[in-house]
Amino acid sequence: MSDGEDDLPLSTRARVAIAGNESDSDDDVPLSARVPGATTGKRKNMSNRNRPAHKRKSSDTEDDNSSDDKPIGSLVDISDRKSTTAGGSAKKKTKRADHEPWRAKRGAKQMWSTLEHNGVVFPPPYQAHGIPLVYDGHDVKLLPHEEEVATFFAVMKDTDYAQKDIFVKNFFDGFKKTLRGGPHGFIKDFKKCDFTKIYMWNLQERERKKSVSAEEKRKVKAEQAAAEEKYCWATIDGRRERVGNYKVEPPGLFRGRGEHPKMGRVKKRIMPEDIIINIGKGAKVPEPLPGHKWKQIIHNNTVTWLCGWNDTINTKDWKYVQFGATSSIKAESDIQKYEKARKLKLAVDAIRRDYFKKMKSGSVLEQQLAVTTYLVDKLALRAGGEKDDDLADTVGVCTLRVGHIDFLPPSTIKFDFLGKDSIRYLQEHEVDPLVFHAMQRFCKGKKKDQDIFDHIDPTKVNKHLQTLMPGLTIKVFRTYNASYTLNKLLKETTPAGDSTVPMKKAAYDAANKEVAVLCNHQKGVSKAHDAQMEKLQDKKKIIEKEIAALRRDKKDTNKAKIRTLKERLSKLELQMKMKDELKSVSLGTSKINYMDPRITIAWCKHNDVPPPTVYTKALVEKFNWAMEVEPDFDF
DNA sequence: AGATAGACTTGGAATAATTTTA
DNA sequence: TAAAATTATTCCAAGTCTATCT
Repeated sequence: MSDGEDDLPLSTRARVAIAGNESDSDDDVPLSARVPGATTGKRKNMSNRNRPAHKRKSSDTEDDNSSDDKPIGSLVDISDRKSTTAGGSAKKKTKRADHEPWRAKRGAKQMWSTLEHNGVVFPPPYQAHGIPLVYDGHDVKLLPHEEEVATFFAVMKDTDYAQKDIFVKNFFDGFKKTLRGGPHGFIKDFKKCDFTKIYMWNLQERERKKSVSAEEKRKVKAEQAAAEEKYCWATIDGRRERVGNYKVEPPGLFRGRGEHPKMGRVKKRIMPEDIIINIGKGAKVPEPLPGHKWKQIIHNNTVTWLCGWNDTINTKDWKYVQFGATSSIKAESDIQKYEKARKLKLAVDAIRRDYFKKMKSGSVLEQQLAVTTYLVDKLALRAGGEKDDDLADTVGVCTLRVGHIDFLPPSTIKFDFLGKDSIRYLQEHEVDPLVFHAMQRFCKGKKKDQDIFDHIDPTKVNKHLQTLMPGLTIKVFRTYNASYTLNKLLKETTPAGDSTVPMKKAAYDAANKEVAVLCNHQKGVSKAHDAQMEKLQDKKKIIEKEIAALRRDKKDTNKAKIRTLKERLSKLELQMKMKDELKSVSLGTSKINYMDPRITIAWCKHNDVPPPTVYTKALVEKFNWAMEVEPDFDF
């Protein structure tokens, strides 16, 4: 940790448009692409994305919207669904007809003995507004379920999504499917569609909602809260605890991140027939919507979710209703997470010795294990699992390709790739010469689109890590790194005891920022940022002028005035500096997920800073389990 | 041995609420 | 006191990783 590499990187955020990649936007994966074993064998010798299509890993579920002729928004019939998946794809035979998670895994740990809850809240049914779509110059009044889809799109006119070809194409395919067979099937040309009337209606509607009196707003909100109250809670082993996402996701257009090939697809409305209820035996089963039935009722006490349904976009994914962040079940796993990271702190020296040894003398496989472990340790990179090609092309350490790095002799490596959520990782790091040369060897003779670490994957790295420390996986290094860094920085940089709470808070935020940069947690620069900075700049100039003026007529009485102005000036300058430095850094993610709250709370106690200074109300509740920590807690 | 279903954590954007500023 | 700026919360997408299947 002593290396000075942390201050090199100037991480820059950019949503990189991957030019020329829209070509493969067709969503029906040709059957011929599903060559059995296509991804086996030497699969990692070539990068996934740039591997010829027939060799790519690809989804083998009979996919989504495109193969489903039902009008969107219609009720999904489960018997039909089952048969589609089970019979539809010639080679997905077996009993596991549909992916249905009702069976407990064999040795799985029991998570509860009794579980009661009230199911989910459904979004309100669609209410037609009757505003027409203009097609080829003529008003077309759509049927409600058609209008619903048109409105999804119309209201997004101002977003970046609506400017993307893939998004528009996917939406329009879905829209046409909705219209197919109905009275408006003649709508086939996107260029002839004018959604402006619906768009304008929506603007008005927003205005109207805004102009409702505060009193009225409060009333409506309170009523809704009262109606939802019972869904917010579940009882597990007799404890009443908060539920997290008890609301069913409403239908809409899928908003994938980065260059997601499915962005703009219509997300269908989820009905009770889609939802599996997981609940204690003998507990009262919640009522589905009137006239509807749940897909299934199960009693699996080896998992902690309450309700679940298949995602309609990525059809093999599941959505779950889980307990909330303040629940004991989440607190317990949070504690385990940080305790594991603390164990890593004790084991890390041996791990470092091990990877340097393997880099020098091991087989290529061992060398790759060693180098990836080094990168995970020093740079806190993510694992990087193999991805289907119907997802955005993002990578982690195991999926890094030759084109993602540059060698800057003597021993600096420049990384430039898209990580989770298509956030760009652009950093230069000086690495150990052994690492530098090993990576040069791995890249030698390979093309830009080939994997650097062609002998390994996250499973293998994790297996290896577990030989060094029980339970150790790649992601633990991120937790460890983040918490370790916060712990260290707070010790070094917290101002002396007599300084003010805001000064201490500034030191905390600065440490938090270092952690965020380490983890590459970014946010989009606010659209108004530049204008805001200019405004502050103007303010600064005004103060400077005032000071200059006061100086010119040298009255004694001016001295005090100048002093206060100077104070204001330096405060403003600091504010400007922070604002600019943090414009693209997101502090929240590390606070919520990576930095052991006991470090923060101990620091608060030690420095007489009330926890709400650094934690929001929600975080104080989430980290309730850490509140009793000793003031001298050391990570 | 490799693929992947399943379940859980992590992540930025969007939206809502609150505070500050003009 | 309204608009602007800031901060908090909600939303749901996108990762990780294990157990199970083939």
